[in-house]
Amino acid sequence: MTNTEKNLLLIDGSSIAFRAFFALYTQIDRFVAPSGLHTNAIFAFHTMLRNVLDKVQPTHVLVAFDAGKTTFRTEMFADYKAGRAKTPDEFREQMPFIKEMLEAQGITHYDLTNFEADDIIGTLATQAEKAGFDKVTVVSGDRDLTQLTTEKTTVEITIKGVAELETYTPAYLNEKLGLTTEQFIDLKALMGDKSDNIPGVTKIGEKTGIKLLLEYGSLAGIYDHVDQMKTSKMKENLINDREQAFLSRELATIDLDSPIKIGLDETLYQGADYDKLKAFYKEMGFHKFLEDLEGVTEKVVEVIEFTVITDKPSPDMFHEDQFFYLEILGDDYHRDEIIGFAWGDDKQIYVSKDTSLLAAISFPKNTFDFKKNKVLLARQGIDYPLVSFDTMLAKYLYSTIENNKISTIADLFGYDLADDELVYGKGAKRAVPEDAVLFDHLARKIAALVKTKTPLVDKLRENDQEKLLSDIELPLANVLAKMEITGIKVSGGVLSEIGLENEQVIKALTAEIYELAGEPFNINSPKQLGVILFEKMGLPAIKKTKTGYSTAVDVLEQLAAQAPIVDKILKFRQISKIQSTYVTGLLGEIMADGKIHTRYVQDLTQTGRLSSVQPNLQNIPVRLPEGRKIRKAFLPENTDSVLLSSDYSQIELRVLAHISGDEHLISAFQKGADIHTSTAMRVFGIDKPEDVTANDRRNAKAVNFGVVYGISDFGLSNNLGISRKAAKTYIETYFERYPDIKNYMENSVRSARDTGFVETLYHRRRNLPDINARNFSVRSFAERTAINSPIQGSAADILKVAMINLDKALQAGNYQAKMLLQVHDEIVLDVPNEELSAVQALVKLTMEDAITLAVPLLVDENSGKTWYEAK
DNA sequence: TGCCTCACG
DNA sequence: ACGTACGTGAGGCAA
Repeated sequence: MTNTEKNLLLIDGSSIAFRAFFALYTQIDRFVAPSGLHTNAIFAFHTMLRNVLDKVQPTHVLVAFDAGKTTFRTEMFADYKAGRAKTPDEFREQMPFIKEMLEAQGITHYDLTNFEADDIIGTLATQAEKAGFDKVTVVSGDRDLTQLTTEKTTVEITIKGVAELETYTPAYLNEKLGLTTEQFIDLKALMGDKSDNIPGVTKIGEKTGIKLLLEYGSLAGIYDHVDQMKTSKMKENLINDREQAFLSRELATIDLDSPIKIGLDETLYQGADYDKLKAFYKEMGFHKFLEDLEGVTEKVVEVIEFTVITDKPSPDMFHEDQFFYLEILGDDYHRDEIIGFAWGDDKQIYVSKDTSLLAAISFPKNTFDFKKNKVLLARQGIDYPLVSFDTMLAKYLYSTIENNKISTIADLFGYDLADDELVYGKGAKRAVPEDAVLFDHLARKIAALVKTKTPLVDKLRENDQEKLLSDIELPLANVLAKMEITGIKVSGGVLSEIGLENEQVIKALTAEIYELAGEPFNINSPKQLGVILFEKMGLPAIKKTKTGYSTAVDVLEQLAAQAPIVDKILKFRQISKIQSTYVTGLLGEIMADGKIHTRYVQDLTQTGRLSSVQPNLQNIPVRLPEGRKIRKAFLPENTDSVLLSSDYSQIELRVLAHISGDEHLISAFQKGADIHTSTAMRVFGIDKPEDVTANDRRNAKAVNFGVVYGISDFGLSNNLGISRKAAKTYIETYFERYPDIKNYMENSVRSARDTGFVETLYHRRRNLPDINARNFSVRSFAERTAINSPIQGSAADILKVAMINLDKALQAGNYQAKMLLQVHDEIVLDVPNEELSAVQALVKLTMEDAITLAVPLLVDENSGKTWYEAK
């Protein structure tokens, strides 16, 4: 029979964490994780934990935490723990990570509403003794817990930080104070406790308290005899504070029978989860621990066995739980060729570079970057049906801070994988390596994907993001793949025509500018332009950049009245921009099929929006007529179809109305009011909409934008060209009239401070490591982000849901109409003429019903023979 | 490669 | 006092 001794270790997590924080407080700036999080308390807590685990060798462990500010003790005595200094932000931000560390260590932690960690510990210690445990060890930074010492229960109290412990047994307590554990509680009742704000009896401290207890046995004994005591100030105090003394006793007594919902068997210590622990150490920047750990655990990604397939693979080589991955050298999967592929699990990995074998693949359900793989396979004429897991998307949902390369993800979870740059080279030197190197790298990628899936899935589950992956990002990837493959027809002829006109204009403007400047120079060079305007011509330099004079639009616009050259330069800039980015740029992206196939980057933005690259089709000009003409080149596939553009009206403000619950904003949207006019009326105290001037509305619109962005007086004043003081007044009035918007903003920031992140309606997260930064501007930025991200992100989520639903609805209705583009709050479709009225209704309905909010969603639609006409 | 500028939501 | 509006991509310049 093996040793069956049961040995329980109970740790007072809240008190130890607090001690740990101050133990390394002087070195706080040395303990910073890569994310910016302070780690001094985490580090010291970890050290203490390792020491104690080593010393006690427990079979069961539990770390108890205080649940919150109010407990049953505050019900008894409102001032319990009152007057305590607010815990520093640098400390609070570490608490969730201490818990994460415990989870990685395989240690249960627990808290209970209305009770303190002491009570959980006392209750479990009592239960353990009754259940026949051989030994219980309690660790705390609070000497009050010594009242739990019994023959079987030892209490360890930290001294000097958290490195050394003082061991309390009944014998030691007796030796040290001459008291029993019962008497120790009475002592506290007499003395009180400054840190917990327990009053005790006036003027009685440790010495007098002990003397009295030794003489009368107990608190009750003292009061039984108080009348017989000879007259003294102390006697008077005892009598006066009698009630207070007994209340103090109750407050100081640990509850040994608190209603915990955790059993002793749940405290069983199973040892650390090395994968989690490695990922945790990495996240915290605990390099030394990481090295120690890697000494004892294998680096699985290092040792790879794989089979190179040269013949048609057989069906028994596939099953759903494997990962599949296709490799290209760059990012451009619309043009680059497949250089190899691999699939497998933790037992067997297959690799090949023979693309003719792809037709025989039966696809596993896991991959990395489904959209890319789907597009690459579509180019081979192969359909890749939707998978159930995509590591790239999962990682993006878990954290947007790092990039989502396989090597980065491997690294994040403690595995080592060579970066693509290292294997394939970069820039001009990038090339397909020799087979052995390529196959090895591909096999390692599969191994890394297999290894990191479980911890990633765990993270998503912890963060309540499983549905966000399975119901939004994954199906969206499928929809986006189809849109990218479809592409949009762009007329090179129309672009070239615009280009020729632009060249004439640019030529004429260039001549006029040289004439006015008195010399030729490169107008596109801000540096040369600065010299001409601010040195040669002596115009006032309003703004500076890091490298010299600013020549940005807002600066030039202020100078326009002073020199005719300025307007010419502005016009030159405008047309040059159109020419280089939109005429030349887009012409270079039209592929052999006469279409542009953009790539939607699904794993990049901090808020959950998509981005569009190569080319960017989300910033095609629309505001100014000269640029807007570019849209005449964007065409439907056939002459008998049109482009339909459907966009949400004010989706971000509607989301804000919903999230904040502000009754005024909600009712304005419910009434279908013009929202900026309505804001103007409320903020400027105007009774009738017709009395709102264009200027009032413009100002109100700027305020509404500001609110969504995380308003500041400076930003608003800049935007509106008014004084900071005036902007401040606007904001103050706005907050008075929309109090729930103010509450939303404050709550967002507060919650970000407590948890380190904010989230959207669909649990998309943005971590904000800078929210407690000491640097004002760094912290302010994080605060504005805390306000903006849930709004922008929820709006992005909603359009994603709409796109997924629309894709389904179009299929179900057997329509030929196809989604082509997404521009943040807009979807562009190619619709055959005969389907137009039905599809137009379907798109509107689908978008407006994507989610039910406290306000209606409204979609505006336009169609035409070009994108220009569909606006 | 970093900076400036400017296109979009 | 601090020094900002939120989120992107691309072209041209200057090192």
